[in-house]
Amino acid sequence: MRDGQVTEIGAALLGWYDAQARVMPWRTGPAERAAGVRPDPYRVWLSEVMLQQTTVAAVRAYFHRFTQLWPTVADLAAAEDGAVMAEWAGLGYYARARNLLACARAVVRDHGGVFPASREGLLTLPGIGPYTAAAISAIAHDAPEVVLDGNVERVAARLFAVETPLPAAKPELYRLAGLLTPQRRPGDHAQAMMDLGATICTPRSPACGICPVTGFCAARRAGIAADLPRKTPKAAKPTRTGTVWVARRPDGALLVERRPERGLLGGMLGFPGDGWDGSAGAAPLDAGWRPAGEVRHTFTHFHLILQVLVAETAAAPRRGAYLAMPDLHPTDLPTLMRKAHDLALAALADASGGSI
DNA sequence: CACGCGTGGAA
DNA sequence: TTTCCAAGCGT
Repeated sequence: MRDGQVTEIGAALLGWYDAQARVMPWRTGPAERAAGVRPDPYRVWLSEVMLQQTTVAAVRAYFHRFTQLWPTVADLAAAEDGAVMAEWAGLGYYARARNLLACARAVVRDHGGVFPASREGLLTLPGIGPYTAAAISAIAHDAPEVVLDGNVERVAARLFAVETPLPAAKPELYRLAGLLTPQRRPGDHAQAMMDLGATICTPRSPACGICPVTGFCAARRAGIAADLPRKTPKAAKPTRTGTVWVARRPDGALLVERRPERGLLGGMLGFPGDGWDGSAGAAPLDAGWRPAGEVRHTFTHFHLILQVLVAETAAAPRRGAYLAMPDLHPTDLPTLMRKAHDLALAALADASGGSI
């Protein structure tokens, strides 16, 4: 590839980016940028963490809610753990929420409430890795960092027809993404690369016909754009089985327990269970348990079939604690537990002869 | 470096 | 129904 070609690609990309309508609330528009306005690092950070392995569509409502509840990093740092975990419920990868709080508190405690501007400084914070550190520095401060996420990996693999499978190809893709990174408007360049990957240079059936850099794309020329990037095959998911117990007290309170900080659904509320998450457990109390049905759920690395047992009881529990509204909302639960909750309450309603 | 870690939408 | 996948990080 000629030297000048890199410049041409960059220009075509920025031209395309400037013509796009921006609907995401954490972005600045062309007018703001022209006025020299940079986006709020807190909002950039929050959006980037939420967007880790998560779609824009899923993030939008959560971002709005978080910024409404906690407008600044100091507000978030002062929040209670349980409140933040409850707001994150349903978004997945709950270690992100725990690290989010730890990061906010570190920014307040160690950095005077101001996010470090440099990639290196950001990298020291919990939940901020190579991608997020580079992205925040580039987007919030227009630093010429190499921003390499899944989108950029795909765009670079295709532009340069890299046939080495991921993740082995990552160092080479980082080098190529670095070649493309300009000194002028590097932040917009990074966002342009990611947006191109998200909207045009998509994993399946890329829209090469409307791509602003299609003329420079080696994979397109070779007719293999849709086949890149190649990936090493993943292991098949096993299926696990297990049980959860949902006890309801006469006053309507449900028996729940806070899960351990580490591991699956770490730090989230859940129903006492056995045999599905690697830990063994006995029924939380003795009662006339009866089956409510089964819940099916798929995690990153296994399928789960969960038997849900219910009981109406006033007995004191051996594990967990009773919680009632307003301290327990079904939406505070991770999705697996919300499914179990819905099934259990339907079964309890049937048994009590109630009709909707 | 390989693995553990959620969820919902698309094909 | 099943598989793949989305703006990764921590260990």
